[in-house]
Parts: sequence; structure tokens; C-alpha cells
Amino acid sequence: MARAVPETHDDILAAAARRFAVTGYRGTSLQDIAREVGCSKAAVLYHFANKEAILTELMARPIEVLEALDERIAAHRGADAQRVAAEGFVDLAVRFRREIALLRGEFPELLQQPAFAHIQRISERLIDAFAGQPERPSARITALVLLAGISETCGEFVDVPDEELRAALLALVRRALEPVD
Amino acid sequence: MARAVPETHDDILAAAARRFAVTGYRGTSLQDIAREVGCSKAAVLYHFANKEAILTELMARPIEVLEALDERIAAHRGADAQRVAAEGFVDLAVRFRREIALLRGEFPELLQQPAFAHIQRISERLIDAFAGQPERPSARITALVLLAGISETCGEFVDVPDEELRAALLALVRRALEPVD
DNA sequence: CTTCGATCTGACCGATCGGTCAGGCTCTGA
DNA sequence: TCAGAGCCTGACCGATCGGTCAGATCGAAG
Repeated sequence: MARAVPETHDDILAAAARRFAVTGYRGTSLQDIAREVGCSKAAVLYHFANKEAILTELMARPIEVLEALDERIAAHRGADAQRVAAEGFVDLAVRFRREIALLRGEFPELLQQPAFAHIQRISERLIDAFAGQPERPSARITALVLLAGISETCGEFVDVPDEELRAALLALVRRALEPVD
Repeated sequence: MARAVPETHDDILAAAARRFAVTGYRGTSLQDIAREVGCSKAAVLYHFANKEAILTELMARPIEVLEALDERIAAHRGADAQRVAAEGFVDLAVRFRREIALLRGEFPELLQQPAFAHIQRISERLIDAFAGQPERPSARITALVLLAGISETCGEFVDVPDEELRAALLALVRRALEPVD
């Protein structure tokens, strides 16, 4: 390397973002990041206090925007708050979708394990069936959001009776899905 | 322990499920599981070939059901396939929501880190605003599914232009959200 | 009483983790 | 010319990981 202007800091950030997105935060070692940058692990820890500091700096901007959205929501009531939240959250998710993806964690990695190899294919078909007309991007987006959202959150509702949860989710899905013509 | 009938196998499975749900798969060591069961780490590895074998056995039933759903979907076309997929997936997610939660990974753990401590509170308010009338369980479910689903999947659509993705997500949210009265 | 297989343990292994440290290199300014 | 700041390295540290192994303990069968 040798005095290549201090762009190393940003190189490390970019490399960490790429690695985190693929193998998750825990699944990415400082060694991995250093290898991707092309420097030593010690050099990474020269530019950042520790591993967590890299993640913190990567997420700094999206967190700022999230906090700003929180304040805007707090300044509204009822349907207004709902509209602000919907538009604000969608906007935030779109703008920082790469950073948010870094938090997805080990789910993708687990799917790589031999025991779950074929799940990938199955979920592809599941998405197609959900979308109805998979060639339309918006149909695919709707399907994926519903599938992932339900997968991610169902575990939160252990206290809700099965039938009630099932009914609420089905009603949501019927409302959200675009009809197949 | 000493000859307490071979219910140890199931005890290990149950303990692993509890730990995985809290700290994730990677974040849970064999030592952690052994401590929760009240036996040695070697005893855990006597009943299971390795760590992955525990996860595989925990997920065996839900994977069976998913495969069965896949076959049922493949046997239908168009709107029929959509209905089968919607009902089947919701049913699967509800029945195995505890197992599915084991795969959520490190997201919850990351939120515990001091740097992201206040995010919990913020997302609570975000959910309330989304739900409109947070006292209704179905409104909360809708909100959480949309929020988590969007967070989880946005990273998949790096190739879709911002405006197109934003429009598709907003349309989905408007369709799915129950109006505030 | 002896044997045997199932169950379980503590000690141990190599690998890898995040992080530290002393020192070397190179560019800059006095 | 030389001191010093900035940048970077290889060697090293303690901790923890998943996994192995020889042997202790125990109940049942002969």
C-alpha cells in the first residue's frame, strides 16, 4: 500500500459493506474484510476502534434519517400519522436498502447449508405463485414483501391464537395481492 | 443426570430451540445448549452428530410441510395457484412460527447493541403509526408484516429503479393498510 | 456376580475469533 | 538533514468455538 492517500478508511467501509451483505455481521471476520481491502487486519483496526465501529459508521446515515422520520410522525395524529409513516418508511427502506440488507443476518447463509439447499428453488416458485403474474415487477415485490414479512414477524405473535392470527394474515394477503387476470 | 430415561435427546432439542430463538444459530454455542439442559457439551454431541444436526432435526417437520405445499402449488394454475399458495403459506407460517423464528438470525441481537438501543422504541412507534389503531391485533399484525417484509426484501431489488420500487411498495402499503376511522 | 451396552463426563485438540503491541516505512516540514 | 507524524505490518495474546476421546457410571440380562 504505502502512502496511497488515506482512502483506506473508505475502502474498508465499502469492503465491510460488501462482506456483511453476503455473510452477515457475525459471519464476517476482520480478516475477511482485510483480505477484501488488500491490507492487514491490524490496518483495519488502525482505522476503526473495533469491529462494531465499522457497522456503526455504515449505519450512521440511515439511523439519522430514521430518527428524523420518528420526529415527523410524532408531530402528526391519526390518518396523517399513518400517511407520514407509510411514505417515510417506504422512502427510507428504498434509499437505504443496501445498508438495511446488512442486518439480514444469517438467513441467507443458512440457506446455503446443504440441508436447506433446495429451499431456494421452492421459495422461488412460492413467490411466482404469490405474484400471479411474475413478469410484472410490482407483483413480484408484493409477493416477496408479504412472504418475508410474514416469515419474519410470525414468531412475534406466539400469544395470539392460531385462528385469529391466521385470519388476520389471510385478510391482509387478500387485500394486498393483485388479482390474477 | 445419571440414567434419567433417554428423554435427554428431546430436552436438548427443546433447549436448543429456546436458545436459537434468543441468540440465533451462530450466537448459540454447544456450551450454551448444554448449560440450559444441565448436562455436558459432550453429552449434547453424544445425542447429535454435530451442531448442524440439531438445527436440521428442529426444522425437519416445517420443511416437510413446505415441500408438500410446493407440490400442491405445482398442481394448480393461475388464480387457483395463488389461492393455494396464500392459504398454504399463511397456514405454514402460523403453525411453525416458532421454528421459523429460529432463522431470524442476528437482527434481534444487533438491536441489543448499545449503538442501536433506542431503535427498539422508535420501531414501536412506527408500528403504532402504521397500525393506525394499535389496540386492534389485526392492525398491529398488518403493520408489522409490512414493516418487516419491506425491510427484509428491499435489499433484493437493487436493480429496480428507486421510483419504480417506491411506487410499487407505496401501492402495496395503501392496499394492505386498514384505514383509520 | 459378571458382563455388556447405553449414557455421560472431564480433559483435551486445532482453528479461529477480536484485539494489542512494538516497530518499520514513507512523506512532510523545519 | 533529520525529527516526527501518519500509516501499516507481523507476531502475538487470551478467549471461545466445534468436535474428539478414554474412561467412569449405571441398569439390565445372563
